[in-house]
Amino acid sequence: MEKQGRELTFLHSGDFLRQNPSAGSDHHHHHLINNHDDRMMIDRSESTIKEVDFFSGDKLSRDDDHQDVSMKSSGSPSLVDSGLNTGLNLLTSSSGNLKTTDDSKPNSQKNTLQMELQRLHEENKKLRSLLEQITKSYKDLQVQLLVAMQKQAQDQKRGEQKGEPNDVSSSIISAQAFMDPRPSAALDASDPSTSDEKTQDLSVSPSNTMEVNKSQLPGKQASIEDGLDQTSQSWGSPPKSPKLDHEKQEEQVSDLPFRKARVSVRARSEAPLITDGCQWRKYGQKMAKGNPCPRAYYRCTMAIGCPVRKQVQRCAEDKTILITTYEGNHNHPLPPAATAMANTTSAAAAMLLSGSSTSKEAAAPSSNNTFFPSFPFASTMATLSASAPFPTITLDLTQSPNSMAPFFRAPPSSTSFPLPLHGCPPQLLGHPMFVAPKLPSNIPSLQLGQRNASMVETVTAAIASDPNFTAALAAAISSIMGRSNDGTGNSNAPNALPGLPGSPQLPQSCTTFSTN
DNA sequence: CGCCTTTGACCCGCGC
DNA sequence: GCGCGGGTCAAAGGCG
Repeated sequence: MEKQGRELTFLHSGDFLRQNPSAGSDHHHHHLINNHDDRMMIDRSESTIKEVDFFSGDKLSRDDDHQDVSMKSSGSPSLVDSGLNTGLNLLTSSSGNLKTTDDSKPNSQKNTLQMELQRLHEENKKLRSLLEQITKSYKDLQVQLLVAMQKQAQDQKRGEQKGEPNDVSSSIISAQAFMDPRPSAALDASDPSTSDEKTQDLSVSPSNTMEVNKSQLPGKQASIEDGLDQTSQSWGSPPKSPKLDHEKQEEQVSDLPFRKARVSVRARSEAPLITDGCQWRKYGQKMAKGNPCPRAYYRCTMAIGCPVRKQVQRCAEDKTILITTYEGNHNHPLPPAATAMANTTSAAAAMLLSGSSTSKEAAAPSSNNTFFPSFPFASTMATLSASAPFPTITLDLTQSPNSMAPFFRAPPSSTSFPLPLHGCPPQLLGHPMFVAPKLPSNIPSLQLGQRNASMVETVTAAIASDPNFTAALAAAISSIMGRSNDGTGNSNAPNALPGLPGSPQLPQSCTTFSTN
């Protein structure tokens, strides 16, 4: 009971939770979100995840729980296309299922269910409006962040006025390069997948929150994805094609520090692969130095020319840990089963890229470049590394539930971590509306004299307040939990974190830094 | 027959 | 320049 409450508070508004104290069989039918809860519960009680299945399409057909039925009856694509994907949609759609079964039930129960349905509809409406507000807030904050960064760069220039290159300004330039729509557009224009991607971006899920951001904030929100696209496009180019000089020059322009972002996921799995809903073809295997386990290389085969690749390797220290690194961007729509994972990695990568301007510098002083020196809970789950050849964000899903619990449930107020997280009720993590409004108060920290400290703060603030990131973490975690909970009949939920505005359901724009 | 895995060779970047 | 390591290619073989 307590555990369930925990989970509920983590992912959802108190309102909704209070309205859904459901248990028993209805629980399975009604609440995708609660399914996540159950997974979390299970995972907290189990130290090892037997198998990791990131929203496998197979799982959809394999699982016998009712959620599956509801998903099929409602048509999971609708969930994806809705963009909002609050989970309530699922509830609503699955309610049709309930209705049919209700016929055999007493009228009172039927009425109760209908009332419940109505209430959920209303809740859905509320959440939609909330979502719009959140999206707007998120957009505004991004603008503010950029302005603050530019201002800091200017201040730094004034203060240093030497020929010495300005780390901050240069880093900001790199950030702007990412935020600018495709400096190497000429290059990309030759890539058919690029245009496809673009058109798909516009065609898929008009209600998608990221699309909303794009339309509302050209060059800001959209630019983050563009940055991602850019990273992936580099994958799309033939790796061994001879490079002309002008190509090299263009590449140098686009070859900014975070051209190839990666998302690595560590998860406990006995299975050789994490099922993430995509089709992969193994194209190589190598023995990596310092690891007795071979590293396998896969590429996505769901579409011709899809540049997404992933590396799978077992951890040398703990062979039960499977490390999957995703790289690239799908150039095709993803099945619902894969979107959650893609969202996860995309969100993490978006966060990585959007925070890239400061991450490098902030990470530099530390030897291992762990990116959350002042964020003990996040550091157990997500690590940014600037020391690797490519910027990599690692989602560590191997931590014991207890170690992760504080991150979600009870952030201590005693740390020096200056993030809104501390002022934010833990259950609201991942919900930008509760994080974003506090960000502006953190912005001035950018202008502090202690550059490194402020940079760390800035980046951590950006990360923590970035719904993409929180969505990524939550989605990844929930996916893991889901798999570990097969026996309970609540293992579905291909859409890992419904309802988070930063968790777009846009397959083609998902930077799939995969983790198999 | 098509798709996949396996596996040795090859390419490339980087450090010495 | 050389060696090393990471990453990729592509031929060969297996499987359904």
